Amino acid sequence: MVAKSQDELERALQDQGYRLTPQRTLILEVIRECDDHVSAEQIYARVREVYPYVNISTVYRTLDLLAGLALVTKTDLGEGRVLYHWAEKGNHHHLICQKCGAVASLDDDLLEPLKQTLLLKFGFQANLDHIAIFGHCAECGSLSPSGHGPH
Amino acid sequence: MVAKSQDELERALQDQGYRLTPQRTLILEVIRECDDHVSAEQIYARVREVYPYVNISTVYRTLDLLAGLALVTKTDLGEGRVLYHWAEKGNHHHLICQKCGAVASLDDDLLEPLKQTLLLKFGFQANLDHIAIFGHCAECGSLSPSGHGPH
DNA sequence: TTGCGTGCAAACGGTTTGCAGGAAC
DNA sequence: GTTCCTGCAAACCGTTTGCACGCAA
Repeated sequence: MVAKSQDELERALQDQGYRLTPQRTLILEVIRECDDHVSAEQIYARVREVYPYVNISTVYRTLDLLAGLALVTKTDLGEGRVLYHWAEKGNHHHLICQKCGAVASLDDDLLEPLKQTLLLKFGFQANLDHIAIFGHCAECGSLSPSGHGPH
Repeated sequence: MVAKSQDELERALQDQGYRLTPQRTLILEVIRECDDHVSAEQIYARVREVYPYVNISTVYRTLDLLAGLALVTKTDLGEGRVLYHWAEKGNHHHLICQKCGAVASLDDDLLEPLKQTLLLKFGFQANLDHIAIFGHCAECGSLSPSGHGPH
């Protein structure tokens, strides 16, 4: 896919009947710059560095708008907040170590077999745009073979 | 695995130095009866039917305790609240339709290949006790092939 | 000039916490 | 008698909402 320029994106928004405001321009810009997944709060902070009069609710509303247009994807990693990610950067997945917190990336095609299985067996079209898999990484896994205990 | 009786469980708690209170007994009982995943709020409601003087924070504290002892598992399906499940009932997974909300169960061994792959390729011990996979079920998937639009 | 988008503030819902009193051991 | 556990109330945190104003079109 060809990465769109900021101008193109802004025009696209307008073409679909949405107004172009400085807030939207900024939020759009910030989230496109982020290589990683970011929370609404992080985007808010970044935007405010440039233009301090933006409100957090505007950030949420804009992110919802962009998600509706499939320009950003929302990911809930089950940590009590939602992360956002510029959709053009493509799908990727996470291996998250529950011990040391390390996050590794995981290629799309490793999930392909599972996706196929679900489709064949259940006719279920899995949306694996963003998946988080928790567990223990190589280092932490080898250290503690044991299981649970009182915390 | 052999299912433990209520008595055994209560003794086990005491053996580990935890006190046995009516609240804990009740919460333990309620969550064991639930075949499904339940929220703290649901457990709270059930407990209060029997003993109305229980507080929601006690429910949370007890659930945390039981989760620490690996007697219950916590599952975050990304719906803004955590679901609890009696651990002895075994692992199972969910196929959740993002359109109609239907939830289907998924057997453990369908995820086994993925688990193996992760272990071999990355040495990553995936904890797939409870996994939620979002997407479109057979019915909803066949109805709308199209994608996103402004909402 | 129209009405969409914004800032503000307040509300929300699930969850956590500090504290003092009470119950289990 | 100690210590853990509980109820209460308030705080928390991410997110949403109602409203009136202001700016993009």
